[in-house]
Amino acid sequence: MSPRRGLDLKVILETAAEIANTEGVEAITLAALAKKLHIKPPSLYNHIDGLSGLQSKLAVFGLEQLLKELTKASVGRAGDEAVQSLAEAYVSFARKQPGLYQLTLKAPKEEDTDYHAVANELVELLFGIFRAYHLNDEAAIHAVRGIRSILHGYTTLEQKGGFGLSIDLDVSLRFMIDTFLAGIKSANRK
Amino acid sequence: MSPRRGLDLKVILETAAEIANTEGVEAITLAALAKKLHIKPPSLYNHIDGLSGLQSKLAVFGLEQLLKELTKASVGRAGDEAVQSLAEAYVSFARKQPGLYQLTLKAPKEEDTDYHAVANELVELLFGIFRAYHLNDEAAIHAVRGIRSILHGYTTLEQKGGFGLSIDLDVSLRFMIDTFLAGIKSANRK
DNA sequence: TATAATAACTAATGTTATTAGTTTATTCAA
DNA sequence: TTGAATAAACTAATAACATTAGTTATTATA
Repeated sequence: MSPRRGLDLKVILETAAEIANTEGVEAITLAALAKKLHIKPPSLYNHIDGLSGLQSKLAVFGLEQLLKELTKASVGRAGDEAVQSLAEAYVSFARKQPGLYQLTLKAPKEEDTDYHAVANELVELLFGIFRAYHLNDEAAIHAVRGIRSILHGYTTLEQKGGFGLSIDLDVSLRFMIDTFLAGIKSANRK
Repeated sequence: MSPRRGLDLKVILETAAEIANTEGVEAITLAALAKKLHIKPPSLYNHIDGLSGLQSKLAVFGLEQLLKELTKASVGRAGDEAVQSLAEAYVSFARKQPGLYQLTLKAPKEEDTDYHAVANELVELLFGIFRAYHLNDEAAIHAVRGIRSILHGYTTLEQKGGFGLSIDLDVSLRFMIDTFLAGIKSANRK
């Protein structure tokens, strides 16, 4: 145990995520974070490497939580059902934690190995699910890229209010996943 | 003509877009912009309503350019060919103007009628293209939402380096559009 | 109990956005 | 041709913020 136990990194990240979720990503400042933690801004430098270091850590923190939710949603399921369940969990996470979700794509630097480790796990999860469709290696890569694009694109547009109000959003998501999977299966038959 | 002609708003927006494209969206500051324009930061307030006002104007500015490119790419084409051509133009725009593309989704406020006017035109363009698939009204909405999600999601992930390097990106985009359209057609036959 | 390590602190600096008030240039009417 | 009106530039000042340097306080362990 270290001398002079202070703040826990986890508490810092949770507090920052709370700010992001309630006030928006741009509201994350060291000043606001320090105030919430009842310390002075410079003290944060004992735990994080400035604002950009905090953002990097938040990206990993968020990605880990997302991965956990997606894993939970897909275990015990296969094929279309697994994909739909994962998609549902994906948007559910983004709705509950909009700020943290946005942070999961914030400035992933080349050298941030922590980030890429989790990101790879997420991609591997998707590959596993798509194994049920018996695609060749390259097709599987395209399929995984496709589903990631749909999920992220849909999520962002929903968050930004990019879709009109009238027609049910969940139905749209289900439709686009269904359609994409139908396309994969129809190509498979050729 | 106004007394004391100064800077043109178009020049301001072009200069800001250049900063965004070359140094990143977060590099857009009134200080940096003023320096590039050889004026002092407060003078910018004669033309724009602060930093957030600038961002709003840039969102419209970028969306207009994107719409123009997409329109150009889809005239004289129909069906799958029109969609693929539009998709190509979309990512091409985002690659040439990464910063400006990101700005097209920056903080679209409810009351920003300029923004929503252009955004609606873009959606109408897509509806027009999907008319060739003879979908009912609701299915058309889902389809347009789907293609928008794919395009934005793909673009963002490509920009952030979210896809690994090995497999060709353009092929992936073509694959996901193809697959989505195949899904639409297979559902149509039922 | 003393030392070393660590986390908090204060003080200071530089960057930025923004507001208020002033000066300057230019169009247009007298 | 001149002068008033207008609008765009300016200077000066303030507040919020990130960040660094250096100091103080606390606590595990030797």
